[in-house]
Amino acid sequence: MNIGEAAVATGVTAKMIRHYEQIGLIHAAGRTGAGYRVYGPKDLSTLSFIRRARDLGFSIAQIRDLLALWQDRARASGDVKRIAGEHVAEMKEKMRLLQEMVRTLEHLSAHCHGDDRPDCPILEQLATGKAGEDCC
Amino acid sequence: MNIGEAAVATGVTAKMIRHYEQIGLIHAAGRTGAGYRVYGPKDLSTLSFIRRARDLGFSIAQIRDLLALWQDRARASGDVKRIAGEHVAEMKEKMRLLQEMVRTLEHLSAHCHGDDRPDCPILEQLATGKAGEDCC
DNA sequence: GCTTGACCTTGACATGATGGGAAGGTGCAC
DNA sequence: GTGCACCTTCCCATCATGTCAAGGTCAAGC
Repeated sequence: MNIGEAAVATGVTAKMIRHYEQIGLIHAAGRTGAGYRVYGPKDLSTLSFIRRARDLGFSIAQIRDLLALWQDRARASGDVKRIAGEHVAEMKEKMRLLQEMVRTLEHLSAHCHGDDRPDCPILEQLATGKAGEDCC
Repeated sequence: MNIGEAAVATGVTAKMIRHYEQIGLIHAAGRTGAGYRVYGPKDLSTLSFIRRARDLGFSIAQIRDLLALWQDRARASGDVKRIAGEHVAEMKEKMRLLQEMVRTLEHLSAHCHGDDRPDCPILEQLATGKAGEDCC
């Protein structure tokens, strides 16, 4: 199987497959006489695993660990759960920060006329760091 | 005022001030005879404006637009509100995606023993794309 | 005057995950 | 034997920020 076919089959672009090989996330693929990379069922499984992990937001470093655990028959599921838990905590923290920014910005927007006039509490906040005087 | 003092005063690192100058986000600062950058009150206001906008998660491109509007006395507040609204929408979309990943992962984690045994629905999902058979 | 240390200058390189493109070789169908 | 789709490697770009290095400048103390 060529890299293009593997890409279609797994949903990982050919570009990224080469990249993952280069950074050592996956083993170097076999080659044809002409130098084309060749992929078998096992390789496709690994690539699909990586794509699903990426879809769940895991970083490359985390995926590296997950792959190692996956291929370790003597693994402890607690290790997997810990990695997942850390990742969930990171994502929740990101959500919290986003939520905070959204809340501030929506509050400012609510007090902005949003018409042709130049007065704007959003710019005022950015310029002075203070909310408008007539604000709740 | 030197770049270091300006950095402390505005909360923007000296490195980033130089960077913002290089990409044209701020005007090139004045220089002393020895080539040191010099900052006045107006420059500090601009840098503080940028820092607050960054704190609210605006991208450099958006800040560029906000700065232009800020310095435009004939601006329409609707333009500012539109930029803010787009940014809020982007952040909400990011939150939605994060929430989805968190939900999936928490669901899988809930069914993982997390002990010394190797069985793990998290790895199983990553490997096969399917949830366990005994799953709700 | 000379040293020292804190600060400034520019420049290059790194992050993380991915995309884009150029220049050239390969495989296959017509 | 030609054309096209695919493959190869290599380089550059993103985005905002950090780190490091080599060298210039300033002010204070001796």
